[in-house]
Amino acid sequence: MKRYNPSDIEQKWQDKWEQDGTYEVDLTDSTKPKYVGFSMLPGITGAGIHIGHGRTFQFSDIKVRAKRQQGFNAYHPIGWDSFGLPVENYAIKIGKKPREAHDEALINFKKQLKRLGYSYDWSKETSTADPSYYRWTQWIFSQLYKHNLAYQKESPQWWCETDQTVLANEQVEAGKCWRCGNPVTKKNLKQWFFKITEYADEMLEATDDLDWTDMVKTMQKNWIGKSQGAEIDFTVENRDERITVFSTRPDTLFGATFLVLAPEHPLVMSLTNDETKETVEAYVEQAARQSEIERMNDTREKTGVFTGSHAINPTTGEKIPIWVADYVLAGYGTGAIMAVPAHDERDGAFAEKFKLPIVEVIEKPNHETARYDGEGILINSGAFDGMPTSEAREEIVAWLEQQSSGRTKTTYKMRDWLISRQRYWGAPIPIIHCDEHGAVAVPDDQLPVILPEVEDFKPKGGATSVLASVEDWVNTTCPTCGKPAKRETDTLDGYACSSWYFLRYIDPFNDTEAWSPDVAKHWQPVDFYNGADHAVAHLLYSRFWMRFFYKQGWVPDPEPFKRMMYNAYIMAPDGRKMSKSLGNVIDPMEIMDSGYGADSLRVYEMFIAPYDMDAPWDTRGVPGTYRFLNRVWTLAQEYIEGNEIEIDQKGVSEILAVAHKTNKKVTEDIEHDKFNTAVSSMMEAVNSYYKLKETYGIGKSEAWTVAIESLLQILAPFAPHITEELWHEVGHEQTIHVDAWPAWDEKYLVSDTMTIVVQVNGKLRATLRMPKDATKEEVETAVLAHANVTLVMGDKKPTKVIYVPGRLVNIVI
RNA sequence: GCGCGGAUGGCGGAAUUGGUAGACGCGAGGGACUUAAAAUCCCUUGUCCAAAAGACGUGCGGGUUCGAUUCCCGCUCUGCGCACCA
Repeated sequence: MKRYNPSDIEQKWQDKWEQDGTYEVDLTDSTKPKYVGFSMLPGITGAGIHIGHGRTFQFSDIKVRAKRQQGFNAYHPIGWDSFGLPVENYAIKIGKKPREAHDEALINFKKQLKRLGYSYDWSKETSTADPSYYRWTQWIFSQLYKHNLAYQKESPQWWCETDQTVLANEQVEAGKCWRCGNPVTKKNLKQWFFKITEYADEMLEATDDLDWTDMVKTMQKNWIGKSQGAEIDFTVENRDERITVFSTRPDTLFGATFLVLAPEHPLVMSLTNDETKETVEAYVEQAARQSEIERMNDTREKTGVFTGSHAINPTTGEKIPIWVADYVLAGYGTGAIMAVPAHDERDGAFAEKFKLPIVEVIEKPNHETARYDGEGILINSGAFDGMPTSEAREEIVAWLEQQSSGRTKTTYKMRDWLISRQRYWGAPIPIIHCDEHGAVAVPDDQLPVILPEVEDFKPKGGATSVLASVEDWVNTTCPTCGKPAKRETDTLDGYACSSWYFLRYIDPFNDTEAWSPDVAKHWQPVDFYNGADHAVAHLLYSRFWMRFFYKQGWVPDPEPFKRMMYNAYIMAPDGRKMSKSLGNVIDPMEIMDSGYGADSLRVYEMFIAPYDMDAPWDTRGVPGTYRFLNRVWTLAQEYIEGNEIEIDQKGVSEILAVAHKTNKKVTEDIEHDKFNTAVSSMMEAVNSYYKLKETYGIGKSEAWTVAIESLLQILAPFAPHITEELWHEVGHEQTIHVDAWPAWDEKYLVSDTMTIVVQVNGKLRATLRMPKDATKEEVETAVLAHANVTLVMGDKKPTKVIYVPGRLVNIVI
């Protein structure tokens, strides 16, 4: 008998698949239903992938492989996230140019992915740093610009001193840069933005209907952060200015005893007088200097200064002081608040510290002693006294509207997406600045704006990228008037490049359009998408672009990903998250090359835990799945080499029952992303077959043919090499990986007996086999006669007998 | 602080969503084969008790129910996300 040796078969089949184009998809073929699935675009930032990434990529591989076998025109595309900060930083680290560093790293990535046997269509490989790709990224930028969804604005922005670039809100994590982990500060710069807030409400509402992992949906919703409230105008004493604040609690307006402006608020300096000017100036300056981390580490002790001016509370007509404090954020609402110290914890802390008046306007429930921010009945609120807060919210706003000093308002936490980067390695923003015509989009026929080669690409600091010093590139002419003009020197955020790649995947060679809307109509949306990261930024950005494309009629659906599975991490043996920076990664090559091969690793990756649970890596698990595959191998060999045999009716039905049950279970488990139990049920099936072959023998017979062939088919997505090998050995010419999936027939799953669980007072006392058609009376009689039952019951009479048909009898005494 | 998860043997994890807790795998122990080892095959393996019978067992404390890992109330620990968002 031939022995199972992965190295004899894996390379052989990989070569054969490549040669035959087994996984290549004809994108114009509509004779079969389509299925497209893939995992998030891998970023090329280091030596290669570790087993955690491998698991992520494999989820989509299994899904697509199963569909391909089930008769779909199934497409598993692959591409590279090649532009952006991570690649550039990696290049700096290893002392090479980004393109060179990237291309070298890519060699190993591809080697790993190919060795793992993923069913990618390599003929359609895509890279975001390829001019034939970023030409269209730039084109999309121009389209957004034309539709007023891209704009330039000067405002304080997150700045990473280490990476020498601005960052989008989504790329600042707890006050630190997402790449280098160093604290960020704010810098006032003129920057390019995408108006993602335009679709905030639409995206928020669409979120609930997505078939996505709930946690990600929640994170998206929180990030969009919708709150409904009102804008309220406060007049400033002895001045013409008005200060507008945003509040979700207009019902507490009578309790507003002071106003607070963010240090960055434009009116701050004009509200000062000779006495306060210096103090306020110093405070504002100090706030600007502080990084977000420092602000947060202040143990939240409130700081602030009085401006010297007063505003008028529109309800009470009272004079209330205007303060400046950094607990008010410039970027949210109007950058100014009305402080209601009695009913807001932060305002209360501030008022206590600076001895500002506190007026209660909501009656506290009896048990509340602390500051109360809940609902209740209004007090000290003039005509609104006695009104419940929910009603007062509307009534007070209505009253303000009458006075034209307020209006209802919805605010979002999400800010517009800042997309300029002062870095070299990215798609140049396709804009030309002309003295006469301002920012002019580079005409479509002049795209791509090629990123010029430079000797030293490293950031030089300041507010521009190194492109600013490439004079013959920067100096150009205005597309509108032909006069000398200068190119925009910022590059696009790498996240922009990866916000539409799924559309390029379905039309990768199109050189007249980014993609064909007709092709999109067939192939969009993506059926399956997964990843272990980017729960907010990438997904939000992609949804924003997609919504824009949808409004232009370029795609059939406003959502890019029908199904998004957010999978968990593999933890390193040291209990920490596996990561290159911690030096605890495990390279899949090591495991495969130590003799176990790709299939054993693949099966273990799926078997280790449910997809959404972090799983600690245990290297001893791979020999376990190797043993399983070895048992499959042996079983198949015994079948192939066995003689023709006769099996009696009982044996046939037992063998077929296992086969059909397992076919059903594995098919359903894959559909529901329960890959771990799919594997275990195949293990169970093999264990059963081992017992059955002891009893009935194994060899050529109809039942064994069904058992062996269907086992190979359902195992194929998990272990594509061994199953292909055996599939041919049992006599098939065609590959197992296309159009080969077993059906199941429920008639083989029903047994003619049932197992009745016998309980007395809810405690298990016995199990009983009964014919399937036994009546309630027959079952109960048999149960009451059972020795274990009579023993426990003694001479007591049952007060109640509960019968769950076909399942259980519980006797209550 | 707020939001969303999780907690089951020595370990990773199953359990038809209220009906036999611990499937499957790892580890451990025993046996077969072998001169021997590896590989392979078979058996045992939640805890207590010498064993049987039995009792106890799904983070903790209550509750609902004939019956709770599953539902409800109150906690503890832990992972993740957001973090002064008015």
